[in-house]
Amino acid sequence: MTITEAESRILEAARKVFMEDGYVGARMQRIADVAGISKASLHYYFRSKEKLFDRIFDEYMDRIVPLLNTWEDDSDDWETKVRRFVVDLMEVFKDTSILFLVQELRRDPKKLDERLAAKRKKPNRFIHYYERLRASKLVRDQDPRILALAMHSMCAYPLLNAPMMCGALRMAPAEYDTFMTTYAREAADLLVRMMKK
Amino acid sequence: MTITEAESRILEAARKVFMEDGYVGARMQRIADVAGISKASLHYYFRSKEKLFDRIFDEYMDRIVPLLNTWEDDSDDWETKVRRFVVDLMEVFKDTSILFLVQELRRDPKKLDERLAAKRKKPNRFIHYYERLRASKLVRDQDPRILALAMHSMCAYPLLNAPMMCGALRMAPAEYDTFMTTYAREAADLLVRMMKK
DNA sequence: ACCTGGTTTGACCATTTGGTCAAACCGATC
DNA sequence: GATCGGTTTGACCAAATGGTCAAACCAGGT
Repeated sequence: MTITEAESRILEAARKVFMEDGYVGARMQRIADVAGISKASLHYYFRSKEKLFDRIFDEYMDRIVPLLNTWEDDSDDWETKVRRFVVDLMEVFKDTSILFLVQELRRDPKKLDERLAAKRKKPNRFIHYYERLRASKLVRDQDPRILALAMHSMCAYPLLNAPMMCGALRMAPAEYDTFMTTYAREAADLLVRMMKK
Repeated sequence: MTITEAESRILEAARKVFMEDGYVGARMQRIADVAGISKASLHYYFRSKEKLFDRIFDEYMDRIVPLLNTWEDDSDDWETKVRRFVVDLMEVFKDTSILFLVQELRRDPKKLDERLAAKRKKPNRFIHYYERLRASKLVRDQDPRILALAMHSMCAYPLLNAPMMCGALRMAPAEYDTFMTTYAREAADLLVRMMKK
């Protein structure tokens, strides 16, 4: 079934409101207002707040999951892969804060389990990839789990906690925003340097 | 004025509930239940939810702010400072997730501004410290803002988004928890390596 | 025993919020 | 223009929630 114009307006509004206020803080009335329809209409299209939220949540996961497959194929060398991963992931986090996901995960930890059950059975792709590089003596000999944590942290946190870091670095929000582009490149450099022999 | 036994029981309960559910999700009734008193009594001691929350929020800030002064004195060499900062900061985040702070900051951005207004006027201590080291040619020649972001990210994020990273690394929560000790040490190593010439 | 001050609480209130429903609306088909 | 399916909405509801208050409680002092 296709998405009607009304539906897509609702989804756009829901995206905005849920991202801003989180699941608990979001109000159905405000979503309706932003979408320019009545609350009753909102419920006509999406039966409940939970259902509507799940739709947005899934959309978001669908943007992130493919990025985790960066480490599957054998195109490009590992340095290029790392740099692309960092830039792409930060691109997603830039217009859709991961805070949204962290919050929801705390509210209902099962949500992720269900959605990634299949994925969870296989080993972590990055770790597997790094182990292979390590066996071929192409990278530094160290625990890839640490690197994975460092990589994800450096991508997510500066955007997740932008208000605080922005203040800590004594920058104006706009300035911080443009600085993030430089940061993405430099962070990728640092990560590559961590892995290089 | 001293803190009565009832008051400290309330504060303990509030700490727990606010940390678990955030400001919006927390319920006064539940705080009362956890503290083992009636909701009316709760309001007798702390007039409003906001007031009670502010008390907890301030407590938390008071634990973090001193750590930011690590870079002030000239005791110890910079490597030791970095290692201590990482371990200490992660220690705080371990029993008191910073998610709490990030959420609140989004709800009311002014809260931090007021509280750190004095601090914000001076330059960032770490950046200042690194510039000095750089001038003395003791460390690598690079933008300290990038390093500051990397350092904070690597400390905060693995604990902030523990459920997800725990799953990503295919670890059980308990296992992840003990792994954090190793991580803290290794993360500090990586950061030192980033700064070393 | 009686008072007095702080403490505790059940009952209650106003407001907010997710959700429902019957009635109105509207374009297309006959 | 009557009918019909899908759409839209104002009015309404039940539950939850932060907060209030008068009455009860309970030590310590007289």
